[in-house]
Amino acid sequence: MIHMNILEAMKALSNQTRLSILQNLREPEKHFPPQDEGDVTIDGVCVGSIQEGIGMSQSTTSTYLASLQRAGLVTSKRMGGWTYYKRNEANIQKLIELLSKEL
Amino acid sequence: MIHMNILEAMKALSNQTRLSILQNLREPEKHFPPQDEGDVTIDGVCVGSIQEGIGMSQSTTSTYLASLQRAGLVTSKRMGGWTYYKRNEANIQKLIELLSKEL
DNA sequence: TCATTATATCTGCATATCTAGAATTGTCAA
DNA sequence: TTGACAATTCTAGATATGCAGATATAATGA
Repeated sequence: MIHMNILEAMKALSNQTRLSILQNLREPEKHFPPQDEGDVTIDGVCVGSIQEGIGMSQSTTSTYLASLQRAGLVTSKRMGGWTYYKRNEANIQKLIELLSKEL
Repeated sequence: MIHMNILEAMKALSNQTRLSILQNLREPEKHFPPQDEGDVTIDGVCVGSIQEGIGMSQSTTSTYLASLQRAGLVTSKRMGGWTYYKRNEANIQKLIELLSKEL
């Protein structure tokens, strides 16, 4: 597991849209349509579905997901032509613990 | 207690200097000199001492403290000519709980 | 190979944040 | 009331972030 960095995580979460993406991915079946391949909870949600969910441009959506990934909050998996993003629960838990101890 | 807002808190903490201020206030006697009046842990630390601790201008320090206060992370108390800032532990705890449930 | 679709990256403009210095306000003591 | 500090607010220029459109890259299937 990557060593979580509080500041980087706070920066990634200091934007309403990025915060919502992470929160919506908590219950993906509730916020995103079924994916053509794979399970929305196990494999993740593709960029296009997330884009529809947040109502922003494709480039912005992709940039935001990359930002969340750099902060260690989500992981991505390429399957065919699609990239599926899901929460990195272990790191999110680690972040909460870090904040409990060091904030 | 004010209802904590995750986004506002994340914005306040998305800056290294503001994050450090909050962290240094965890053990104020370790990071700041004794105050002329009052106890550093009970009453808080004055703006001038915090300014020295972070090495930024007086105006920037004051602005950052105001930002942390708006986010509910610190409280201030005026005593004579000085304003003493300390952590709002109840709200910080509330924030951690909010993040555990909603992040 | 070529066309098509999904995603990522590049470019640029609008807006926000960072930060200091100057000016202002508040408090105390002479 | 005036002078001396402490703190806040105002102003402004430098830097970063917010976003979209254009372009590039990847994968698929005809």
